[in-house]
Amino acid sequence: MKTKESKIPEATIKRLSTYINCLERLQAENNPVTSSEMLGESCQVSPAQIRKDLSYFGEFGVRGVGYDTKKLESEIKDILGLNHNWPTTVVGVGKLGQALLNFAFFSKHGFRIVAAFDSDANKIGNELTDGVTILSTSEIEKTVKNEKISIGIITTPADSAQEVADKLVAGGIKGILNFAPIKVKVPETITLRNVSITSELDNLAYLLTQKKHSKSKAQVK
Amino acid sequence: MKTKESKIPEATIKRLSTYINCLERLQAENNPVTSSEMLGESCQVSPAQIRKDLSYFGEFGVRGVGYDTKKLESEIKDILGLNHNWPTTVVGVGKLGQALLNFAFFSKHGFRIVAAFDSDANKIGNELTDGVTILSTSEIEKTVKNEKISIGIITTPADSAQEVADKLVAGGIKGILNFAPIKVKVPETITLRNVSITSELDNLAYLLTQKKHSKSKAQVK
DNA sequence: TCGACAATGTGATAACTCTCACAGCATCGT
DNA sequence: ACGATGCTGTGAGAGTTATCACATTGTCGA
Repeated sequence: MKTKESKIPEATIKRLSTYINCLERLQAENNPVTSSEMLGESCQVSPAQIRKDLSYFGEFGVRGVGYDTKKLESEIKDILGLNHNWPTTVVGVGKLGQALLNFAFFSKHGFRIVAAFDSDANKIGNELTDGVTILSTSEIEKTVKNEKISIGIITTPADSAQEVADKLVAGGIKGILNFAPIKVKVPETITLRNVSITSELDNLAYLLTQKKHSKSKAQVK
Repeated sequence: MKTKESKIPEATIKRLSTYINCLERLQAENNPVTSSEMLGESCQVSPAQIRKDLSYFGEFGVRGVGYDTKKLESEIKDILGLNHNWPTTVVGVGKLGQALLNFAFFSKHGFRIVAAFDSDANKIGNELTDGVTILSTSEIEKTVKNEKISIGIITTPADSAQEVADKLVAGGIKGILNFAPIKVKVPETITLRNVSITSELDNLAYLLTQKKHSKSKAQVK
């Protein structure tokens, strides 16, 4: 039951997130209970891996039976801290920013969008569907401070990403998720994740090139 | 010089993609030559890691001097297969699909958008900026076959992703990049990558939660 | 031409992550 | 009430990835 603070693999955290999705689907398909095998089938992870991942945080199943899908989902959300209420902002309301803002995902995972910023004068003042108004990027610091925003999502072009990050930090942000194709730098006290959407495509190109050159080669992972 | 086919880490490929970005930036900042240390600083990877990554594919630097930024960028693109011309399609022209289609990234990395599909009657027939017309998803199989499309990017909602993947496969697609929040299944012969944008946010929430609970804890990675 | 220098390339080692096999424990049928 | 069943939880070991330290080699100045 005790949380082994020791050493939780990064990859485990990533998978926990996908388990949530799969558990939701299993519930929608009328499975009040599942097994590590069924869940593994659903999210393409080995059963042993799932059990190991969960074991880092405690015991959530019943031996001989399996896991309560609804309860396990909730437990994982607890682990990831998704039952918090994270005041969140999106900076850069371009297509990608809008895509994110449209996701039902946010509210389901505990992220509450309390502000959005853009540098485009045509967008400033526009209201998002959920009643949030787009503000000028010059108001980032002030707003982050006043609204006690803890998470900032950067979806600007590369050349303004660092500048935006600096403003978020100045306002006292806790964590930053950066989608701009440049690795921004922030003080050590800030939790940062740089996400590169495009590297996935490069990766795919590589895999295809490999396959072309060695016809017999099996698929990676 | 020979390509050691043996065992190249997945993570290495991911980093190669980021090296391209950093090398472009270094060039823009008037650095015709760089070192593993400078490049490492730029993309936040240890110098040793960079050298190791490159060593899997050959020798690209000059001892005592460093790397030619322009040449190295080109070499890495060769390695990843980005100097090919990959006929590519995007299925699902929602906000995320549009965000991807807008990226200058595609042409720079050898991906040529030759078709786009959507199921929304209001979108079908609309022309994208680059002269590609949005087609009905019912035409996927035929179009993939006729245009010899090798890469399919899925940016539909979760509930149609599998169906779309099946159609792409039926048309003879080579690789699929899936952004829908569900792991689609395809035959082994197809190269597949499932990307979960939202899991990055979950990950951030976890890191923040950790930090909250153990104030003294250092930042992960 | 040659020696000092600087940054690469790489074998050895350490750290990390996954897989396997089975012990442990609820449940269910008799 | 109790043994057979089945799926979890986990230690041990295999496999993978990153780090380190230094030998290697091209460059430049004298």
